[in-house]
Amino acid sequence: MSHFAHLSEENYLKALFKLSSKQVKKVNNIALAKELDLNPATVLEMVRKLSDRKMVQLMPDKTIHLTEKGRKKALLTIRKHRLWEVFLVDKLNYQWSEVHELAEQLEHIESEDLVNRLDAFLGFPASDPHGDPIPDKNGKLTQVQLIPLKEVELGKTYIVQSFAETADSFLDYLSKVDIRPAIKIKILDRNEYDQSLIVVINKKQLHLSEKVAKNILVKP
Amino acid sequence: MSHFAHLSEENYLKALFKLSSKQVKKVNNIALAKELDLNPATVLEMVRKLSDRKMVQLMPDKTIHLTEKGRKKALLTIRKHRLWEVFLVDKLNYQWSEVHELAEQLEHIESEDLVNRLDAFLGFPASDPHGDPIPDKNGKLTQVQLIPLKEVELGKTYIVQSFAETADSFLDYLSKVDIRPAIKIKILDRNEYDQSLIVVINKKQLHLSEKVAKNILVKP
DNA sequence: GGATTTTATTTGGCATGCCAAATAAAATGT
DNA sequence: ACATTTTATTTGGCATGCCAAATAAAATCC
Ligand SMILES: [Mn+2]
Ligand SMILES: [Mn+2]
Ligand SMILES: [Mn+2]
Ligand SMILES: [Mn+2]
Repeated sequence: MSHFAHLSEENYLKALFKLSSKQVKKVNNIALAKELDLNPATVLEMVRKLSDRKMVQLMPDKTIHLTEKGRKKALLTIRKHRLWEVFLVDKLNYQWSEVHELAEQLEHIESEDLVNRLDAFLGFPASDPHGDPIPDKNGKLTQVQLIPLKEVELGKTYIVQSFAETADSFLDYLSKVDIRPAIKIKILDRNEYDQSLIVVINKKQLHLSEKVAKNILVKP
Repeated sequence: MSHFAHLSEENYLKALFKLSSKQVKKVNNIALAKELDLNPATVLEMVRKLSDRKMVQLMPDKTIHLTEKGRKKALLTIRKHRLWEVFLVDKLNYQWSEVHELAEQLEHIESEDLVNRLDAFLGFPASDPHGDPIPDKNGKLTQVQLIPLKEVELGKTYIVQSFAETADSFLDYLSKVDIRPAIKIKILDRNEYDQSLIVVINKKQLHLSEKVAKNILVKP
């Protein structure tokens, strides 16, 4: 028994919430297995347990949907994750690109009271160091309209909000060129041939490939 | 696999360190099982694993001793536990009697870097909210000489440092009569018949039974 | 020293999560 | 329609930690 029972449930629910938010493709067993980097047999077994626990619903077309209960738990886990990230950056002076893995552990600390106190201690932040919004204690998420940098208008200035990619190599790159949430970015020009962008950040001119521009999310 | 692998190892090592510090009785399988509130078969199995991992040594007389490696790991876990307790009390406004169970989870967060930063953030505290000393980052523990209140001299004043008992009912009692680490306590009289004490705390007179007095540890 | 109690150990099981390999079913392409 | 690929499912196993019950060994009592 001990502590951290049903720890992995929270990871499954988070992954399901993430996939359903994208809603690019149907969320099936394979998609979930890929997201979690686990064997499909493992995932199928666990999804059945989650179904028994009324956290997910298995649809006739084999897609996996979060129930209200599952959605709530996913959002409370995301809340914990993001608040701990704020703590690590604001109080322990971590870089915003370093905190994700640490928060993967801290998010499983069980006490809800603790995370509510943490929220107050941090001054009720609206978003985490990556620019992602923090659900409130009831699991309510206030979404802002995000635009991929790839699709912005020339000449305008935007505020970097978050990113659509979490690979370390991507985050390292962003860190190197000093792109981070809340920073201002002005769009100078677009190369129509390869869809790359010329932008200005901190008064320095920068060339961003289409692949990078696709994964940087901004708001006007 | 996932996170928190070998989580229980840290609990076993902490328990072994605690028992060996008391050194009232020999630390054998039964004693450890009692301390951890686990089945002796379970504990024997785990102790053998810890022996394989060179964390403990099984002596010919069946007592269980921490190796240097095991002692170090125990002390680093205790360090994490106590620093998180300081965090909970100093930053999240918990009562010192509420934090133990929460710290039981937080102590298993793996990053050593994190706990060192936490230490700095908290201002390198010397002891936790219960008055217990915090090991440094190398696992070095500075012990102060502790005297059970039962054994103090009449007429003198002492400083409460920590407690030799962790039962909730005991901590609740202390909380009610406002006995906590760092508070001053003056010894007025001792009843020779039942070994109870009359003391003064915060200018209020208080009667302490022998059982209570045995478990309150003070320094001059 | 023989009976009793305590401690140590073995055995078989269980729960949670994970995997690889085999098979079955469904979807897709031509 | 038929072959290929993708997805779903089954089966047998493994690792970590836990328990209850049975047995063996050691210590203690009288
Ligand atoms: Mn996680
Ligand atoms: Mn984040
Ligand atoms: Mn613990
Ligand atoms: Mn403590």
